[in-house]
Amino acid sequence: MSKYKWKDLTKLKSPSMAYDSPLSVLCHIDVNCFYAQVEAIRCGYTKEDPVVCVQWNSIVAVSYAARKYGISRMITIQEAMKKTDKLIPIHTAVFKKGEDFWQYHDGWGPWNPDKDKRLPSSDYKISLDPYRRESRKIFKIFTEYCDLAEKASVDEVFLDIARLCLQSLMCSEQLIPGKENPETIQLMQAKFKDESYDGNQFLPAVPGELKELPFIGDVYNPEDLPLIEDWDDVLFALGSRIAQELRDEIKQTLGYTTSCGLASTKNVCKLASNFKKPDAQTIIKNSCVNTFLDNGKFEITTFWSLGGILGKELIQILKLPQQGSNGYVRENWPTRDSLRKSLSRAVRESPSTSSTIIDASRTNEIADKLYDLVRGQYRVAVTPQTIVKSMMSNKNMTGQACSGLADCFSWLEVFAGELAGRVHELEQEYDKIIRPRTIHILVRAKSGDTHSKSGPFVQNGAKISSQDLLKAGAKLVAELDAKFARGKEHSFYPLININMSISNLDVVDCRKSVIDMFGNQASVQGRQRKANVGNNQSASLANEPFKENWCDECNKTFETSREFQEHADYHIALALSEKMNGTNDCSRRLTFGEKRLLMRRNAPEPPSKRRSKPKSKTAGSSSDIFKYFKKE
DNA sequence: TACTCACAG
DNA sequence: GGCTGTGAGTA
Repeated sequence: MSKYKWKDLTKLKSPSMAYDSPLSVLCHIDVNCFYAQVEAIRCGYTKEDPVVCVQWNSIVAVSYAARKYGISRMITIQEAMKKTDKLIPIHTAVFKKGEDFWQYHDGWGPWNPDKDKRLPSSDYKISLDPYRRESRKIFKIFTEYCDLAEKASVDEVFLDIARLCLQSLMCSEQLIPGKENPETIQLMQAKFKDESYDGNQFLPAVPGELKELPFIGDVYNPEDLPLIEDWDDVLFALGSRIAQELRDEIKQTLGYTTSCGLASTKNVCKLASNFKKPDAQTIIKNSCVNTFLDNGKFEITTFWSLGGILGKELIQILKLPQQGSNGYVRENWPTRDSLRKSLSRAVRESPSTSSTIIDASRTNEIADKLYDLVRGQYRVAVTPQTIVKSMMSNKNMTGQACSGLADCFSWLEVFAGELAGRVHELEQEYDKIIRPRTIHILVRAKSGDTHSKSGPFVQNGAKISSQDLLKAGAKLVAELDAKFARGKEHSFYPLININMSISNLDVVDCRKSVIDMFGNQASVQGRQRKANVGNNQSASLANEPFKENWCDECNKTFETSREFQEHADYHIALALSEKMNGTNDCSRRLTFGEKRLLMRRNAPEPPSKRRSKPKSKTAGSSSDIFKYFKKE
């Protein structure tokens, strides 16, 4: 007889409950050296080519071919190139300061003999968009195959493949090719189909024929236990085939090699996928999980979420050994309650100098988690992908890359372009409208002090635009500048960091009504405006509409955009001359109207066009204007 | 809203 | 070890 019950098996039918069954089958898939693979594939290299992905002077991802030369992350590109002249360094895509699109500059990087082609970090910002894009393609394949996929990071996914395994087991007429299913299986399949089982009944023993089922990949089995004893093993064997098929599909359609771990819990899956790389899969059967966790490579700090100071503190406070902590915890605290008591007492009695982060009110929760983790039994649900909750675009700087308000604006332009582009891509992916409600600007001053300012974000149209973000960001930056830079320039500029983020992302179904999208208040405003204007079909009524060729400063509309441009030039020239001639207070900043004019004259191309390399630069783009500021 | 901390690849 | 990010907590 099996040690599992019918309800353990049927629980697998439900995506929301399967993870909690003792028969659960999860897997974790990790794209090997992801950034390096993206660049290698993009540039047409094979896995034999020693490609590394470079960011400034650092190596952020190393292909396996390059690892053979002893190249790893942590070392600089200069050091790596000394190790082999075969190295193929590829820099990430970048935004240029003052531009709102990213592009690749293949061949450019710190190694380029031409000093103009070295991508100084003072003038550029890293773009991770290409990796997010590839990540979405990969994730799409997972979701097509599997009814429950959780995106764990840009290059990692958790899958609950229980339904796929269950379907193999309970719907297949030939579990072993060419052989009729044993009678036990036929009976089980009939019961399962009719739902004529009693959930509390134990399952039958696994019939001998099924113990021949092959595993695809590496079963962790140092003690040479029988591969298939109970139904969990059968499901893992079937799962290993499914995982291989999935990974083959990724390889064939997109070209990426992956590593995969199969196990009953997310934590063990993650350790397993990391166990053998690249292009491998490791299966941790339930009967081998303790041996796996004790194999000498893992400690409690290896578990996800325990990698930081919480893990260290647990070791200290529970007096765990530096090595073999998993087995130690298992053996010394054989019951949940004993570990709860020990941890709670240890926290209570610990001197106030140590243990700063274990909250006394959470000791039971943490103890239970640890108890389960060291047994490979910490069951956490696989949650379907949730939309991001915030997005940030960030730039760290050394030197003079941001030494005034004008520089801030140039970086804001980058941030606004990046964030608007990312929102658009997300909208396309989900076929939803995404409306950020809050915008946040944070700067780290020369002194090291951080200052931030945030506020509500309202956009002009139904879709977010980089101008809206730029406008809102510029306002916040100007306020920070006014508050912290004026009269204190010595501690403020040059900034060592500046970033823009958006949050409170409202997600709206595209098919929903204007009321759903903009709220009742806005909808009332919209109707009012509609009534005034007449037959206005636009849905972008929530806020002040974007008035074509309208000058805020003069409260005046111009006939043509050309006339408007000339008028805008007049304002900017005025502001510049005041600034450069010193006729005005040197610290005079552009008025908000002037800034707005500046922004408007740079209406970007549609996002689809902006991704490609622009052939010629529009005369009078903001970077051209801002270069005058730098001379002051 | 402003700011800090923890954690991860 | 620097860079890029996400999320939670606090006042």
